[in-house]
Amino acid sequence: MSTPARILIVDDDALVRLGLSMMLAGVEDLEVVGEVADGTEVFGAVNEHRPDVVLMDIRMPRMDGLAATERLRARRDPPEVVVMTTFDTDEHILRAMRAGACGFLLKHTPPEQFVDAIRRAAAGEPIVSPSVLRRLMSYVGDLSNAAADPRRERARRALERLSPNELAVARLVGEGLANSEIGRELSMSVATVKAYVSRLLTKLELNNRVQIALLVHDAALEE
Amino acid sequence: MSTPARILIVDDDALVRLGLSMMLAGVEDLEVVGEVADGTEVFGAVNEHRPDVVLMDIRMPRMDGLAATERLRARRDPPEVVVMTTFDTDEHILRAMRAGACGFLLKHTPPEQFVDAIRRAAAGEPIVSPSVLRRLMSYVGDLSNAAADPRRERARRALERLSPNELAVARLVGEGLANSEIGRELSMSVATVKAYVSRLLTKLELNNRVQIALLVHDAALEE
DNA sequence: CCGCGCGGTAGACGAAAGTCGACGCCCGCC
DNA sequence: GGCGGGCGTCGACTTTCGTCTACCGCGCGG
Repeated sequence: MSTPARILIVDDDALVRLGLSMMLAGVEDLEVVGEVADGTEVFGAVNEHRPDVVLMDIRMPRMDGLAATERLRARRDPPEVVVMTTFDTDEHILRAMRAGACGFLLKHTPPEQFVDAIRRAAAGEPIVSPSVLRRLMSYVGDLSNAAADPRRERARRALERLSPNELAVARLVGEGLANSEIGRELSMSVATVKAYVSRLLTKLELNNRVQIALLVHDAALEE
Repeated sequence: MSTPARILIVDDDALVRLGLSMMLAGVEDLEVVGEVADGTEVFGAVNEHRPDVVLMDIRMPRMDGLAATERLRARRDPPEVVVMTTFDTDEHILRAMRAGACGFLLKHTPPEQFVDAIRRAAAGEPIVSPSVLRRLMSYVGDLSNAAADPRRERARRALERLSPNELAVARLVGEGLANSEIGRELSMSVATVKAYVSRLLTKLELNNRVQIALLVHDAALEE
């Protein structure tokens, strides 16, 4: 990068702001272009200084960093936002991701890594501290187990063996509709709906419509 | 770190193995202690060379990298495993995380970052390439939305207003049990179970037991 | 103290759900 | 051509569900 990356520091603690600018002052390809103490001041400062990266504290008076991040990222051509905090609770991390932050750093990260991370952020890379990444990974690991849920797989395969009409009925049973409602919805007599339900029970080896509903939901066929 | 980190390379492509060792040869704190071409050879090589980090290709004949990783991580005192691949499909990333890999690198990552990542892995840090991290973050972002699912919240609050007995009945309805089965399970007459179900329908403002089942499942009260 | 609401129990009874055949249809297969 | 099998349709019959009503005990506020 030819011109240094422009940094805006947002933190209610003057000491932290000072420490941060000191830390970044000695880095040639990073330039601190502004400091503000409050989420509400961010927007004006961004307009004025056009930073590439905003270093955002989470815990601030008036408007917290997450809300500010969200509003910032909603703009056209938003700066990258790196959220900083002292403690890495799952809550914080998740909400920061959702708010659109490109990174999440712990304040006690060693200066060298800290600077490096900001540099990467300026280049558009996503960044997180190692401890955060570890959480992220185990989180995803857990969830991917859920995604590959064998129950869901079995449910899917079972439902794939149904005719379109049978599937339609199964879906509506899964919505909690009564036979009469299903009949109205699909333009068939109650007797026919019952016959479908009955055949579904046989085919899927289930005992009652509740289990059909549960199966349909396990298969996640809502879309 | 005083002694260099010991690296084992696992890749079926001799060219890749060569490239990798060349790349790492010039790095003073990393030492390639072995190379193997197949997942089945990994275990012997690990016993022999005691590497700190295993660089593992995913796509290999005989035993793929994911399976090998899983078995490796199941040992006592396992080496760190960094999974390498050419394409970063979600499938691969997720499965690698689950298999216990501490990192996931794309082969076309710039050498400098590649070396740095391996160094970090040796120090026990989790590592992923930027593009993978981006996916991970958006993935988690999506999922955290799901976790905060308003449906689930409403479902929870609704179920919290129930007495223990009512909840027990609701749960069993949620399992797809018939009234007679619920009665047997909770030692009450079918008539009583019906009365409970009926009261549940009133309290929860629902029309039939299927909807109770769906509500219970939305609240994720399985545990 | 007494009425009242609420949780737990249960029987009676009408209304759904589910079963069993039955019939027609279309398609593939001797 | 005939025959079986899957699908869609339905009515009659049985079983289960859900409502209504009723009674008891308990705790709480007038």
